[in-house]
Amino acid sequence: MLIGEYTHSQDDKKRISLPAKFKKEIGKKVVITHGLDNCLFMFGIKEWVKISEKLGSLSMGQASSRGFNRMFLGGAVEVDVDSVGRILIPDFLREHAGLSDKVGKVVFTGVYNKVEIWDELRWKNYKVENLKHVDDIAEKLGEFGVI
Amino acid sequence: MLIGEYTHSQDDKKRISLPAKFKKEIGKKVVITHGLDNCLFMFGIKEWVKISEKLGSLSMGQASSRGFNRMFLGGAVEVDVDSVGRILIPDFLREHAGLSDKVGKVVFTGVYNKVEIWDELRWKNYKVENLKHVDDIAEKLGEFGVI
DNA sequence: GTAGATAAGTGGGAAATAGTGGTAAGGAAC
DNA sequence: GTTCCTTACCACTATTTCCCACTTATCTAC
Repeated sequence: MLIGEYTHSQDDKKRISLPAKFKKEIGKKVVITHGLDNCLFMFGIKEWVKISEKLGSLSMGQASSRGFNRMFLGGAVEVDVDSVGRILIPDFLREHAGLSDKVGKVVFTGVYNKVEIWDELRWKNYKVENLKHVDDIAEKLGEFGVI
Repeated sequence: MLIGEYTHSQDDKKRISLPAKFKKEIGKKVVITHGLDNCLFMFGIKEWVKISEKLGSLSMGQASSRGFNRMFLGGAVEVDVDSVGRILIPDFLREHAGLSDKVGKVVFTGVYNKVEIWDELRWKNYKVENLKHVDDIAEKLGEFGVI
């Protein structure tokens, strides 16, 4: 299971190290695509196949599913992990996530079967906003038998 | 069942011993994640798997589910217990719980199926506040036929 | 009550690994 | 042919992890 939060820096060649905890599970080849809330989603190949098959089988009748698939499938790239566990994210995806062109910090968040990639600043802001809904969160925790 | 309150110190390498009473029951691998009221939740692996499977099945379509999973799953880490029963809590979780960067005291509280981890000072304050409402709580418990 | 023994908690050092930076080689474009 | 960009490889450093040792506390037997 992919869980946890890790911050890594992007060097001047735009290379970003994957968190060690994710390297083994996610494999040597990953798929990165547009995520929701201005982040990127990263999947291991196996997970990606499952998900893309589901999406591919969606009826294309509705404009909204077409739009979603264009973003989610059309915006996806297969990326190789280099020998020391770094990835190189294409510019159009980096732009979507607001990753700086220069040296900067990137946050990886494991969410069960995928990893989300965030610009550090956006992540911090999102977290603050998110925590304002603590009551909803508590309610959900109750539903799941956590508290 | 995990019950009782124990105070332990965190050394300069940020290692914290688990209370002996919890070690056997909770096992060699635990999961720690964001809790409510600025504490952390710690689960044994078996308990965690139950919970996370439910959470993983949540759709990512709704913003609230995404937010919840980002906090609860993204905020979770699998932590190994070392040979003498200590754990190492990642910085982002330590920050959430207000655990000092330096040597300090940490409180473990067993609450049925999980252990809560508190900064000692926050725990004391919370306890004081909480005791003020004990009468109300007792009344509620009475309603439910507990006491 | 005291002494010994066992377990628990704390501390430090060495080895392994992760993260980052740089260099060189291979291609593509001009 | 030259230059620029990309990719792969190599090397260093800081951090993490693992292991061992010491101190403190608890329990038991005498």
